Amino acid sequence: MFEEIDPRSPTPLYAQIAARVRVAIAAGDLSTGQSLPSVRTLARDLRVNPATVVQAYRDLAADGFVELRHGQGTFVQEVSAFLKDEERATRAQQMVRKLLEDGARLGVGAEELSRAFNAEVGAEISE
Amino acid sequence: MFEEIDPRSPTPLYAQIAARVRVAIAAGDLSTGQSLPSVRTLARDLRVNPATVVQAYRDLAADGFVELRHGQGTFVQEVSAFLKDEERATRAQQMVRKLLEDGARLGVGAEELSRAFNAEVGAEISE
DNA sequence: TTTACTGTATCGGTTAACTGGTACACTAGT
DNA sequence: ACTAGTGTACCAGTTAACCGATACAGTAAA
Repeated sequence: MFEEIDPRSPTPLYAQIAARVRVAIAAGDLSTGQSLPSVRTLARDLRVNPATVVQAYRDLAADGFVELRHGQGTFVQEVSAFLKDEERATRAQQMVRKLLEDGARLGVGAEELSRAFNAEVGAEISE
Repeated sequence: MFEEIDPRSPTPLYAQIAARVRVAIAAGDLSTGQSLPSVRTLARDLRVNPATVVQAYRDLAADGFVELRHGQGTFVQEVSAFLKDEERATRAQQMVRKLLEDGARLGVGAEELSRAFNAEVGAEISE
């Protein structure tokens, strides 16, 4: 499950690890309440420093995917249920900013994105 | 036009400069064939090193927004050749759909995204 | 309490990104 | 040619990200 990790990749090791866990959760390979490998165990398996695994886990915790319990382990969170309003708002802001940023990079302006957004959302909400 | 640039921002100076030019082109403030400020001129205006401006311009050139001509200057490229209107609309739709998809996967609903979107767009226009 | 696990905290070394300084090379007009 | 503008190329200092090593601290069961 955590086999393919590339030290030479431009994306940091901790980001690669965190991404693995995210897709595992999304795919259902990891369900709510289930414990993840300990930082040392996973570090040994991946030939990586424990601190690197910690950084990955903290990233996941910041996004609300997992919870780190001192002395017990790291456990998968109920994603949508445990998210607080503030966190969701913050994440929405981050996602939208990235959207606008990517759009600007490709020459797609805010107006076009706004039209597309309203078209998509309007279709879903009006139903 | 290139006034507001923040050295303390986590986003690099060259990225900020490139972003300014992108939005200027998207907004029509810069039209095809028009010349941009020279690297030294803009560097002096922004209190920045010429190499930083060069990096921004090279980024834009890599994306097809501008063309650097040795000894002559930097000029805005034909935008429509880069992305036609239809393509931009399609692109916008794809990006928005991906946004909604990612949001749903992370537990962020369309309403929250809509609020964040309007907030961001409103903030950018005032800028 | 002891033991064996768990996450936490902090320090260093390495690396790459970022930015500035400076010299080089091309172009157009004089 | 010369000059004054342009972009180009290269090197150095600073900063921050990244990652490893190691010691600290909480938890649970024997």
